[in-house]
Amino acid sequence: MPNGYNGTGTELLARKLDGCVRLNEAERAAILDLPYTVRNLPARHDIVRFGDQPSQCCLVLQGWVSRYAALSEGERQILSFYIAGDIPDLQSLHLERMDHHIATLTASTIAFVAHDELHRLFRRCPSLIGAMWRETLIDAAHYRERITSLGRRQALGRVAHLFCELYLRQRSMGLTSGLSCPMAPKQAELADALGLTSVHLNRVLRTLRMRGLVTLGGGVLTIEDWDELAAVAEFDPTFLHQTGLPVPTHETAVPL
Amino acid sequence: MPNGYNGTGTELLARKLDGCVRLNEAERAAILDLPYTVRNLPARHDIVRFGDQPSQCCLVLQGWVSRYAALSEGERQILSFYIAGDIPDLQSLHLERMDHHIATLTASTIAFVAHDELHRLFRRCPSLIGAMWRETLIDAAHYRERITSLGRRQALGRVAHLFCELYLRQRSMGLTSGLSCPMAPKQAELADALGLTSVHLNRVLRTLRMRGLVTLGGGVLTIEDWDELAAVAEFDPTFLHQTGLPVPTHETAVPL
DNA sequence: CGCGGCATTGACTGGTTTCAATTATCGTGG
DNA sequence: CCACGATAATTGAAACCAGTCAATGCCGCG
Repeated sequence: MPNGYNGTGTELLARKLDGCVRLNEAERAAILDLPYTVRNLPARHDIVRFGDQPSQCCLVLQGWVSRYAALSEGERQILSFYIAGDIPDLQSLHLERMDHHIATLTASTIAFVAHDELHRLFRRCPSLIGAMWRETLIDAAHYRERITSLGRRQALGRVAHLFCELYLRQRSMGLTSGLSCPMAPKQAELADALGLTSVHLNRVLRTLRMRGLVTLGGGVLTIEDWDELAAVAEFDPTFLHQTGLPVPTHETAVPL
Repeated sequence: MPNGYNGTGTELLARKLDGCVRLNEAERAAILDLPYTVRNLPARHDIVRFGDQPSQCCLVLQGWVSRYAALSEGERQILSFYIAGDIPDLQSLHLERMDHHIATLTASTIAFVAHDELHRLFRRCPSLIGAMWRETLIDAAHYRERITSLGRRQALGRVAHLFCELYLRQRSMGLTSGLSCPMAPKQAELADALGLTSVHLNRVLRTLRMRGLVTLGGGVLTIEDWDELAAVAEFDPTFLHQTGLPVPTHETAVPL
């Protein structure tokens, strides 16, 4: 299973943005020039907290990161998961105050880029604003799909849908291997993202396993039957706004 | 109850953007110069549909608009409500293909601005990009809060939370009157937004009424006890990213 | 007056939570 | 190599919140 990323942070960023908006040489160079700092953070470490007024954005180089809201009584709702190439708090560029938390799920490598540097980049290459803006819009598209899941699907469909999403997102970053991919979140964390209890999620996983749709264990998700899984999830990949890549089949899902 | 908006579309847009980013005269003039067309649309009319590739954005001048996802079997999930001053599909500026629908809830007046014109505006006044980008980020913040509601609050809290949100959003546009505000969505539509059935929503409304928190009827929501309502909702207005306005009390909630 | 849309209520069902207990799994140190 | 503790996964039984189905009431309107 591919894991980790060996290039520099700006290379990863350039690769990510290149995925949707074709970069020219000047843009690519400007991105590669961005100054940034890298930190290795342990698991379950808050990167940004509710109420903070960040002066930098973070880019996930390696590991899993979650965005979550904390409610009273220690409950939490995980709003989204982020993997290598994602920029969880781009929004802090224009929203002063954090209304939620961002934390590592696993030990992770995070690159930090100052807002000032990004604004400078935007002045040099105004066309990159659109690319970044687009990233935040895709984030919002993921939120919308989660709302639909929580509002109108029951547990089985919710879990199936999240698995489809996380598999395809990792696939587009070359992190999958056949129909398997890393799945770092524990059952309790998946439950917190899906609006379920870990007890019930566990039962749903058993159902999915017994029906021959997916197996989850040891931090690895394996999709046994994509078509059935997608059917249970009523999954339509449109909301991912990924360019090109076809939906996986046994032929297409082999390592890239 | 204030209802409707009498100025021009661009005036409303300028007023909206002025709320967060102070506009200078050039910016204001550029906005007021934007060419746009106005359409009066009947209730329950799709403005943009799943799969469309819009070449214009729409601005709500008057009425209620909803964003929704359609599932199989005629089910739908309403993702968000929009009122005067909101720009529901700003996202289409950078996401080619619609992954959901936008439709009027009530008879509405909608202004349409071509993407090209917005891009021209951005070239003239690059500082306005941030203001618009920010609008989409606030939209995303609303989504996040909805996810939290659907995932971790039960019906009573969900309903209370939505009422708090819609009241404050309308208040910031001067559409409230004391602790009352328009509430155009029918019970079935509120239920579709909250992941409930209309039957259960109806029971929740009765509970809220009997507890003396809110009354809903005739398209008007009246908040009887803000503090208690906010407590039931665990409402924290941070996510609205509104500037200035204090949370209402019996003193502050009088007509502006 | 009768019709259609919307709100309301009752009885019953069922998906999910809650509480509690048991069983893997894994890293660590003796 | 095994004992140990901590974390995570799994299972059972009972309670409950919300959904489903079905019927009634309300009200404006042609």
